[in-house]
Amino acid sequence: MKIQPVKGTRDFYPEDMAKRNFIADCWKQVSLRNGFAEYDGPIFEYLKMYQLKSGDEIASQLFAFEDRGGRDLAIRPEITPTLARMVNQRINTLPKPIKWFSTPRLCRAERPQKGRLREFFQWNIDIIGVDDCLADAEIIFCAVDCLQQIGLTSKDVVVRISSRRLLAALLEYFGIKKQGIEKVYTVLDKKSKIPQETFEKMLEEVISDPAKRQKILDLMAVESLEQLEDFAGADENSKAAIEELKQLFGYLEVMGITEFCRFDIGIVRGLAYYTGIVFEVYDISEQLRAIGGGGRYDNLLADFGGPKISATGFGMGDCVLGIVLEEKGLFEKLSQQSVIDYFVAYTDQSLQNKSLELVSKLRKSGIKSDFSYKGGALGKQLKQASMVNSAKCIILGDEFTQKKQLVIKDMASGQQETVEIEDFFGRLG
RNA sequence: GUGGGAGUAGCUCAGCUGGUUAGAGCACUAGAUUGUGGUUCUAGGGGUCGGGGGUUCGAAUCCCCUCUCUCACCCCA
Repeated sequence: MKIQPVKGTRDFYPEDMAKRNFIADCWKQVSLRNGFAEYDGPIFEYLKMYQLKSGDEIASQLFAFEDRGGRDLAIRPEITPTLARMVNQRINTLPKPIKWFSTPRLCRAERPQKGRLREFFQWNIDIIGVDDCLADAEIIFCAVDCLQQIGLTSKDVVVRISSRRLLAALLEYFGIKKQGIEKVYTVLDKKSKIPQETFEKMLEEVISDPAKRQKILDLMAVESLEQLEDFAGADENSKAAIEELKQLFGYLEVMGITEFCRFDIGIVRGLAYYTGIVFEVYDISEQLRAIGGGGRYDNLLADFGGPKISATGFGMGDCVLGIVLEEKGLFEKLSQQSVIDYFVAYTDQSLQNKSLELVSKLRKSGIKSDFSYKGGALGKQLKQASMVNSAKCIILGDEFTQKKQLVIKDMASGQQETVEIEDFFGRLG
């Protein structure tokens, strides 16, 4: 009976694990240097925690199950509810602002496609307790910091930024009814993916008034913050939202990352809990789904039974990012990296114990080293050393038997030197 | 949930107007090579041709069903 891997899951062979760790290490390193502290929660929670703020469609895409005690549970599809739960539990004792990050493994029972699997990793960073859009700027900075650290430039990726608050204010100002606004969001969110003609048709289905429709079409053509002012007129809410965006871009400029950032009124982000600044990271070709996204969600903690405290955050999965890194060849250096520092070869079977002793010493000193079980021809052992990507090879031969000398061969250059064994260990110390 | 594409060796694929024992490259193992690796040469292992049924003297090849993977739509927390 041949067992297949489950749909939408991945096996991480060593070469895949190296890539996964490359990404995970970057996430962690960048988070820490940006002042975020790591947290994690359980991989399953009560089902109702995820149903609370999600529609039926999203609830149907959960891996849900009943435990032996009859509890309805679900494997986590995101970690934000857990974050809200954890923060709420200690809200009175946690020093503000709270800057936390996590890199959870998540599961969603969606149909897999390019850049979307059923099990994946997602980097999350959140700042809780800061109203100022400086926090949003810092989140964006941290996201860009990560992209740069991993090897991507402003020629590869772009952060498209908008504001839910702005969109809500302008739509209301245009006279769009509150109850119809969600439907409009859904249409606007698709704009960049579909032809203009299709977009106009879809808009027609949600807004019957041609004048209002035209206003929205004009608004969606806006490419800079300056152009927005004309739309806002004297509306205070809209003007305030524009001011906030201007302030945000001011911060981004001071932080030195404007080359990565672009205002884009078309960024809406699903029907999620976003209330203010929203943004998404895209591969410049725009052939892929978003690499990551985030924004401000000021009601989340309150929705999960806590106080009304503002929050802003960002999430990035490993699937799309992995595709981008593969396309740009940024994983290539991983296969060239040495896994082993010293491979110890021996020219005579009688020296096997010596090589074992030497390897043990090296390992105790924290040096990655290995040797051949089989021994045999030196050529075989050198071949083995190459196969395991060893940086250097120590050869135990007549030099050792007669003069206690080690031959050290650099595998990249092929050059070798002969050193006294004491000098070798002295050099390591 | 809806629609397209594809399943032949570990991987990429050829073979498909039915016809001996199903092939190539890469990868793997061994040898050439018991003191010098990545190259080269030689040999070897590895397949219920996704599965089931049908047509036929004969099916990887034709027909039906089914499973799996993949891409897109829906959705995207």
